Amino acid sequence: MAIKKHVFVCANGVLLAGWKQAFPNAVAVTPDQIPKLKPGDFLWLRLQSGTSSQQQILPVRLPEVGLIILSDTPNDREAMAVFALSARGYANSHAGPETLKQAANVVEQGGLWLGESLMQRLMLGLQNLPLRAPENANTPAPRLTAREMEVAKAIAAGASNKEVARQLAITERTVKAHVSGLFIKLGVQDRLQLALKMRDFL
Amino acid sequence: MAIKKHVFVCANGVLLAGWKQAFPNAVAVTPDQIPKLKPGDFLWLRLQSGTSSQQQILPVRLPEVGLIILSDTPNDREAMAVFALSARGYANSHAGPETLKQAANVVEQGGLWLGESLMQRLMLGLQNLPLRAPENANTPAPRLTAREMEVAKAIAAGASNKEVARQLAITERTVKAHVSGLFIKLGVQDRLQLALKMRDFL
DNA sequence: TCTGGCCATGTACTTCAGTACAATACCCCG
DNA sequence: CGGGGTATTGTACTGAAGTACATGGCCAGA
Repeated sequence: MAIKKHVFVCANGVLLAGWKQAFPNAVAVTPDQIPKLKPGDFLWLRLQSGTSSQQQILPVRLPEVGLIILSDTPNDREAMAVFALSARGYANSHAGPETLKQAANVVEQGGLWLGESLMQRLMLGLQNLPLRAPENANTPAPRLTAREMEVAKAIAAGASNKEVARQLAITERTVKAHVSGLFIKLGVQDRLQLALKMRDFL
Repeated sequence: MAIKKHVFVCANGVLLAGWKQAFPNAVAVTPDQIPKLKPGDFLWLRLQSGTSSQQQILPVRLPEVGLIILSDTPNDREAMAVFALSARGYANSHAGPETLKQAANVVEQGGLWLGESLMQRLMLGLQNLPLRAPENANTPAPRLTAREMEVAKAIAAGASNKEVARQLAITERTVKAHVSGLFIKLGVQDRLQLALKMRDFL
């Protein structure tokens, strides 16, 4: 197995001692110098106190790169946010080398590394997650056509065939055709299960 | 490091081939035979198709035991539920030995192992912000009777009248009666909207 | 005891969902 | 140009969902 590259991104581009201890070959860069990464590499992104605006992060979109967020001031809300942004791990910027290595291991093997606090919460059985679809992103597992997606969304919102028909300005019969197609593609038996599935996976 | 014990719990107490391949020293037991586990051991709990009733699981509360849920029919909602119940991992009952070992590794090192689908979703950057801020929320479920609640839950799970009837050992007619009552109490027009409403807060 | 709520069930009915078996039309691609 | 995929719609049918109108039992509180 090739040595994994560990790139730490922070405002000043300076490697913390703990990082170097954990990964002797680690490099630190500023946000504008992020090098090209290969699958299997790690990108550690440090969120510093001042640096808020989670929006402008989102540096890479390489699915095969392990993105781990380090926060100077970890908190649950930030954690949720970073995981929503495709991070695979979340930890304290000043976590010890052992913790960092552990986190890297977990991520490397396909796991998620949650920070202390979140893990705590999980263990306490808190958290429930109502999930909402992001207006855009139509990336359903089974490829639905644009029209099918419209119908599916309407049904997931609780619409009847008649309502969908009016909404899309087509006949009820056509709605039924699309609905039948959706059942097959999504492997469900009725519109209720369709709706539940769409809520789960959309 | 001592050898970890792997205990698989399923209805019939029989070890699947893949499980044994992954962990040659694994043992399988029925839910009433769960042995005492030591910190570092693993408890794999198989959720089978028929076995719904998430209530009666929750076998151990040892924080140091890695609880991984295996599902015959994995889905995101179930995944969420098991993580809320302190599970550390969630995978398909028939996942390959490599996957199982990977999951165990991840959990052992303090990570979380999400199923394929959830991981997929995460990678797609779906968000789920509402961290349950206000305790009550808005509609505290217009007092449903115990029976109505049972029916409502079943329908929220996608069951048909016939299925609910069988499940509660009553006639389909009675189910319809409860369903009609639910429609009025919850102000919805059909079972689909009922299900969606239940999902939003329950 | 009487009243009211909950639970259960029956018959009869209407409406909606979903399927079977079609046809027509558009568009893109080899 | 012909074939495959998508969109649209039709008729006819089956079965599930839901409503209307009623009955009877059980139980707690006035």
